[in-house]
Amino acid sequence: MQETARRVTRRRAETRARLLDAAFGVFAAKGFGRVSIEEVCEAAGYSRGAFYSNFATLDELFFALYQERADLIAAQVADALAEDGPGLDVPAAVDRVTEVLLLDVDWLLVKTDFLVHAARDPEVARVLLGHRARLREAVADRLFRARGHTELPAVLGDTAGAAHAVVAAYDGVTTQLLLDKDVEHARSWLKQLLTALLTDGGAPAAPSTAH
Amino acid sequence: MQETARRVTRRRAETRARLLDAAFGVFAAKGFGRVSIEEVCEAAGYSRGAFYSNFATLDELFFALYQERADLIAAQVADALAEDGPGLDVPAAVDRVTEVLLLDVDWLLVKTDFLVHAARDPEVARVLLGHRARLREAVADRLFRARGHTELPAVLGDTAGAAHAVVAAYDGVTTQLLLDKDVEHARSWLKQLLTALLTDGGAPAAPSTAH
DNA sequence: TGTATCGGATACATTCCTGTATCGAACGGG
DNA sequence: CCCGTTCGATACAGGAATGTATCCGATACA
Repeated sequence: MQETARRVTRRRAETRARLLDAAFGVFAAKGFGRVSIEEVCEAAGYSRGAFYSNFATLDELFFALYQERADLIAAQVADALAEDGPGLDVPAAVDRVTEVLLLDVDWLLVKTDFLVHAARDPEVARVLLGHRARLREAVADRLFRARGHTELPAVLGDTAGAAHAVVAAYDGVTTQLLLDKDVEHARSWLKQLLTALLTDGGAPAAPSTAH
Repeated sequence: MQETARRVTRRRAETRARLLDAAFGVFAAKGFGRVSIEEVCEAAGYSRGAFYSNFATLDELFFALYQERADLIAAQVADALAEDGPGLDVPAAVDRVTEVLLLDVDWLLVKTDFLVHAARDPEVARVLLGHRARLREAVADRLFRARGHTELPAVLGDTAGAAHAVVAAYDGVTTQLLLDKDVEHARSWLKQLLTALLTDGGAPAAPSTAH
């Protein structure tokens, strides 16, 4: 990629970061498809020269933006999963993970934009699938460590299957959240769903969530 | 809307339908955000004059397109739910519904485009939420009719809560399907998920779905 | 069949955005 | 402290898409 090793890197990194931050805001507000390069630059306080010096195309910026934030979230999730001792207490882990995953609606907006983007570009889709796979593995590991303490319903298969279900529940709740923008409701609903999926039926009934 | 009652309506309806059909194809292929009015017209075999004679903006067309197809799908789902007798056999209904919902990846692509569109326009979001609510109610009715034959896990609350869970599972599986484009896998996975959600744990384990 | 209206095509002006080329200023190394 | 390099701003040309205004052929109705 880089023919000659960069000499100056401080200012460059700064503007790159500013551009990415600004792009996040603009993408969240208007949607990737309706954003022009100029808008991003204006929001960041730069001219288009700065953009073209750092990225070749808006797709490239979007890709970098997604990767940056997704890695960040992944790390937070990993933390939330690792926080307590080696074994038990799946419900508490569920709570913490739910908190992290449904923190920022703007991020969910951008993430979904990226999903529809990836759905039409196999190259991008591969990366997104990779991210999701890593997330699933983290969850599966956690569930595996909790085996014996908490029994999983047999329908889901092994811990990998259960992790798959967790991610699907997350995605499903996200969809609803994008429409009603009710984060609190989404959180409690996700917890409820995960409880239903990960336990063998026994938990106490939660209040109806008619909406 | 219409100041004077339309006199000519045959040709008009025809071109309108052709435009909508063409738009569906183009949207599915390139994504709503990257499609121009011209492209739609070209695909439909019309000029832009025809477009502006039928729609004010591309958003309006998209809206009409979504509504048309969503109503169609809703009817199919209703059929699939009503197909057997008054009571029992939830698994069979699950199979039929799964078949209908995950029939056409192109539709899922367009539908997701519409989701991100609605997520930024409260007016549109309201309509989409309405569609989803109706779908949920149909499912809830069906589950209600099957009560006594099939016990639902208590964690989900009443049948409305269970219907909510069904839709969430559908959305979650859709997300994955958009990335890996594996319809068969998505179908079996959705069935598995719904089984896990709607039964009280007892069903036989399915093979692991590592992917 | 005649005719008034409608539907769609064409042409045009305009706006917006992109990409490149060039320039001046900031920066880091010597 | 000076100089070569790099970063970002500015200016420019080209292209693309939009919306409108106008025109002609098609259609429904008497």
